[in-house]
Amino acid sequence: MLISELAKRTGLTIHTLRYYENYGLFKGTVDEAVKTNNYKQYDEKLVEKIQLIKEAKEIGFTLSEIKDLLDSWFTNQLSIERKIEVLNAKINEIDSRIRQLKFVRKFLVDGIEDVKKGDC
Amino acid sequence: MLISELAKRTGLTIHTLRYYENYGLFKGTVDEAVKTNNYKQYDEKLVEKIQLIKEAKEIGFTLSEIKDLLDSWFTNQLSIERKIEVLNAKINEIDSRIRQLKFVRKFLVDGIEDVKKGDC
DNA sequence: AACAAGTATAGACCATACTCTATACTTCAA
DNA sequence: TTGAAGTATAGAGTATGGTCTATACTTGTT
Repeated sequence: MLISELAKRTGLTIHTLRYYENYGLFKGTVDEAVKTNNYKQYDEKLVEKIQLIKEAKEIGFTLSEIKDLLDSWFTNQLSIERKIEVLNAKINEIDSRIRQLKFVRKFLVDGIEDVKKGDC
Repeated sequence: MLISELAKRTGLTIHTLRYYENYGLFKGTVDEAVKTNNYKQYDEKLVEKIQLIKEAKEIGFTLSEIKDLLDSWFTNQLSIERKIEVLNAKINEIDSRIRQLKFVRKFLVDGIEDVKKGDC
């Protein structure tokens, strides 16, 4: 598919997609058979990959972190040990974020109690 | 305490603290008795408040969201119902973030399995 | 008195992650 | 074939959240 289709499928703007592509989060392919243009083709599987990028962004990962993750996932540049290392590091980060979220959640729940009691 | 002490206690720089104060996250008080300067005094309780700001930031809340939260917490400008509404909205956001984190976590755990199996 | 260190304000500068504009070429439908 | 719409590249502009510099005044020590 071309970029406008990818934009429709992912809910991102063409601008944002191009920004991500330049950033190195993914790569379209130029069909060598077509000599008249250099329109890029994007793979069906990319839609899912971009959904993951969106999720990762929403939970607070930076583009740089996401790039590291995708690289350790989809490329063959890293050893198996190194890939597992990167993934485990992110899992630990996620666990610690979940703990922080629960901490603040408790704070908010207590806050509601205080408000109800008129303590604040 | 003065600002440098507050910086020490919170682990934030003086610059960042001033930025937050200007942003409206908290307010120091100028001692009216002292006429020679306008040094601001910061309350002991502020240390805890700033720890909360730091936690909230780390889990991905913007300064604007944090300001809204602190306002509904510490001011008397809002009705009890409205305060509870704001707090509940944030709790829902946190719950949804925890769900997202768990989703991405699962993805990473599966990713490790794939890497181990040599699937990618 | 003198000088380092602390405080305040204002404004410049920076990185991240977009977002938009300009320009130029290509495609496709009428 | 012509004009609207799509694509590509480059680069400018924007918002957020700092970070740093300049300037000026105050305090505390010697």
